[in-house]
Amino acid sequence: MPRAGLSRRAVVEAAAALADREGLAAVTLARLAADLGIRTPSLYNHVAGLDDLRQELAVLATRALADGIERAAVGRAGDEALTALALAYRAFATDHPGLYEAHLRAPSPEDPALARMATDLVGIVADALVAYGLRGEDGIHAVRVLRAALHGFVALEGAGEFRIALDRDESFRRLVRTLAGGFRRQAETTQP
Amino acid sequence: MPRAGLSRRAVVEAAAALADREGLAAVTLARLAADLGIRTPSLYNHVAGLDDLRQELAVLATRALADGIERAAVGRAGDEALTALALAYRAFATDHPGLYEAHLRAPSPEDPALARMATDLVGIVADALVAYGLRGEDGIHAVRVLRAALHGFVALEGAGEFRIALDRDESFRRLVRTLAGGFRRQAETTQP
DNA sequence: TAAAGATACTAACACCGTTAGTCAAGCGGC
DNA sequence: GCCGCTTGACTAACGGTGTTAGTATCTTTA
Repeated sequence: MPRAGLSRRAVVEAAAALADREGLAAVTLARLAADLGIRTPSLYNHVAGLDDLRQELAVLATRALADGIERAAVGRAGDEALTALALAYRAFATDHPGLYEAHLRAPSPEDPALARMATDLVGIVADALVAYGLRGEDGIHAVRVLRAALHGFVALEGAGEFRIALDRDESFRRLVRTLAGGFRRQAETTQP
Repeated sequence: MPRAGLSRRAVVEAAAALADREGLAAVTLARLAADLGIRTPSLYNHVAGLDDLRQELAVLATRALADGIERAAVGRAGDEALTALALAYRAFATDHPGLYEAHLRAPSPEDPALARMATDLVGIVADALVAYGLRGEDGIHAVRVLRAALHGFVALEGAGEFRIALDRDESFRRLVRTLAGGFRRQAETTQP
């Protein structure tokens, strides 16, 4: 029995690659073990089971998504920051469909490690909105609105729901434009 | 072996009830058969397998969602229609979480029966937007924007993503207000 | 070098969906 | 009213899944 030289990290990363390649549903312990060249029960030396793996995948995915949009938004402000963040969000979902799906499918959403990553994500989005004067509760509402719109778009797009032959990039631009206009107007009306 | 007096329709409706009660993931042939008081293989007399059942569930769900929002929007126009539609959309997702989840998880999204229901759904949403002057391609883009925002909100809400103790109803109202404002503005700028 | 720990293995179990083959209930035609 | 065909239930069996227990071997540590 030669050792495969695995680690918890290597297992999770192999699962992430498999998820992005063939979909999150393809991430089964049997398939993952086959990819790694070991038998299924050997995975239990690195991971406590399928749920543990999925949880770790959710953490990895949330961190990767947060990193992606942070890199895009840093150094920008206002509409420019919002647009860059939105494009990066959609790019992550397109480039990493398995990870993107995993980031909302944690078996234990209350897990502290995941909650911390989720808080970071919310913070990054919130930072991009302070230029609109949206802080405090207004900021949280706005983060929810923005996240909802972005997630909805990429989720429907990923599910193949935009079947009509009409440029989806243009639809996305209009979505962002609509949100930007709404945020600007709301900032004006609440703080005249 | 007494007959249970089942039918394809009864099986699908039992699956829908189970999905709403315990989540779509709980809808397994074994569990469904137990609920109906029969053995698992007997389900194959009514349904061609799990995929067939899921497909039928998606069709049922899409029809129910379309009916729900149509009932809410009929007889109204403008912001009133948009608001009623949005509230009905969210109410359906809240009252029927399993069905709502199923409506985007069809094994064969290209299936004609499902495609027809999906077209109906898009048409109902589009009708609610003509009052904003959004027709043709503008209308399709707007339908995508609206669906994305609504789906994203209820999906994140259903995934337990809005954890901060801040009124989600108010967040939803702001989402709808933002969209309404964006649609009104876009209608003005494209057709001065 | 010997002990200890980590890592892979085989064997076995329960659950899932699925297929094949069987058998009785219930309906229509004579 | 009887016969036969269709319908709808069943049992048995197979392959796939995740999981646990127990075992052997490699690698590191004392």
